[in-house]
Amino acid sequence: MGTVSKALSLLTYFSRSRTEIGLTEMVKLSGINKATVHRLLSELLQHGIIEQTAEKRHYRLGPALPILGSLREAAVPIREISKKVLQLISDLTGETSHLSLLRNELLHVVSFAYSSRHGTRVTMEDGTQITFHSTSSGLVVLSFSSQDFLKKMLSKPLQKHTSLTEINSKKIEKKLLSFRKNYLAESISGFELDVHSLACPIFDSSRRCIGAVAIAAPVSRMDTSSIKVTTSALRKAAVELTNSIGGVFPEDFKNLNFNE
Amino acid sequence: MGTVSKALSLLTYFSRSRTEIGLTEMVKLSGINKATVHRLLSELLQHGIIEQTAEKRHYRLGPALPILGSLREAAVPIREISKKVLQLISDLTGETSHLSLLRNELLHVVSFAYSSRHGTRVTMEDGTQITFHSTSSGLVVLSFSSQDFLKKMLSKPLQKHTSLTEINSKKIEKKLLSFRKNYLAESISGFELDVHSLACPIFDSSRRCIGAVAIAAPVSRMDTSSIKVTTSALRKAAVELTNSIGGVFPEDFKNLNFNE
DNA sequence: AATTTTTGGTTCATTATTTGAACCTACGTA
DNA sequence: TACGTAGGTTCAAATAATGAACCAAAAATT
Repeated sequence: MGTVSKALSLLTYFSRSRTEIGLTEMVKLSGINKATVHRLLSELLQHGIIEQTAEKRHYRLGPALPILGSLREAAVPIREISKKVLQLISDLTGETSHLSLLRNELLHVVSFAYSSRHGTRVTMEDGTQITFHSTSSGLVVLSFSSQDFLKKMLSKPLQKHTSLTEINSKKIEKKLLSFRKNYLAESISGFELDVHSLACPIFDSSRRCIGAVAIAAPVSRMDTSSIKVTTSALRKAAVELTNSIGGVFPEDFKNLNFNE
Repeated sequence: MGTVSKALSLLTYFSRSRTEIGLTEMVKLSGINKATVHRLLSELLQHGIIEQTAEKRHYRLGPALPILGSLREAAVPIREISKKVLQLISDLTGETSHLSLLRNELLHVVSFAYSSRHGTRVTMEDGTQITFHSTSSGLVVLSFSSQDFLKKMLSKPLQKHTSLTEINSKKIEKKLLSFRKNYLAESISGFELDVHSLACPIFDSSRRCIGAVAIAAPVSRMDTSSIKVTTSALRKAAVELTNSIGGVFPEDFKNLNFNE
């Protein structure tokens, strides 16, 4: 691993639940020597990629990131484009939709939309991390991943978020086969007891699955007819979103007939 | 310069007007050897900091940046916080306000707010780069910068954006003295003929000036009385914003009396 | 259609930077 | 006061970065 990669890998330890990391903590997390970590952090610091808190001298993500992020958005307005598509399917289905993309072996919510049809809704936040085994987005991405990646993700300890979270990797793998065949994954109460979600895959320019569009609804509202509406909306949105980010949907998709 | 810094420095060549950069072009821009640039870009590529276009294999800012940017925002919600403060002073003054921060020796708009009082307004965009010599924000930052930085910025060729842009560095330096004394810079028609702007400095935790809050209005609306209102609103906002980003306003500011 | 130029990308011996065990200093705690 | 832990530093040894020359392929030019 090159020095640059090592430095950038340090950024992956920051998350919504861990916004500040001390030097020693970072050493433990990364397994890299303290002097090295310190030097890498110093370089990132110089460029505003991270910054240091005044009190405890802990590190956190820096001011350059929102600026670079908005420059990226200006160059490739995925968020903007996807917001439109997402709003459409949220309006159509009456439920919360979201787009999530892979980054560094983790899925992140990139964009989302709400519907105002119902008084209750599944809430969402930009940048949130998504687990692979307990959400429809995660599952559909896994179903299109390499065996290596799949094994890696399923061999980690799988957290039981609810009483209904499936954590048996054999059983999960079995489900993935049909998810892949249908270009659609489902998760009922896997992450939160009251949430039922459906997801379709998103592909990049080399036909690799790099994310998912999903719709999440309260369990009680996901009946047979809304599942039908949701599924067809998601399939269309997935193709549209894949195209809009310069990706290519697999050839065979067009020839499939999903009248299950 | 360390390898990490070298890699990160490549990111500075991307801007709103140059969203894609080829390998050879990047070599020219950075003055670094081609093999090195290629390796650095490859490492950034791996982490999604940049990505490559399918057609021309050019490089552009990557999908990790908006994700990291929103994580940063979640950890230190400058944009969110500043939007409130900015909206307040925009409502009060009836004009467009914005917050800009230094990154890599460049000023960028981080957040802004409009007022709906008038039919015309100065328009703004997140991430826009701001020049030092022709805007009030740039000038106020210069007035609080080190001599080194000042010389460096003023020795570059200064673009004459309008017929009234001051490009005589001696004259600019003279003005900076009073700007610093007053914690307030002014620019009339320096960047656009019809824009009059005022700016106050923002400081970080080590009392270094890292940006500015500014109000920009059509020249015709900036009369003596609105300048008074604007100035006092900006001074308050600057202290508030400085505090909200964990910065410290210089001690002497409190003791000053600005009844000019 | 043939040729030249320019592009993105690679190779590998030389060179310079990164690395890490041990060390330092400051602060909080028992 | 003694102890543990924090962030940060040192410097010889180890390793990774570097760059001139080189490819292959796509544009541009003839």
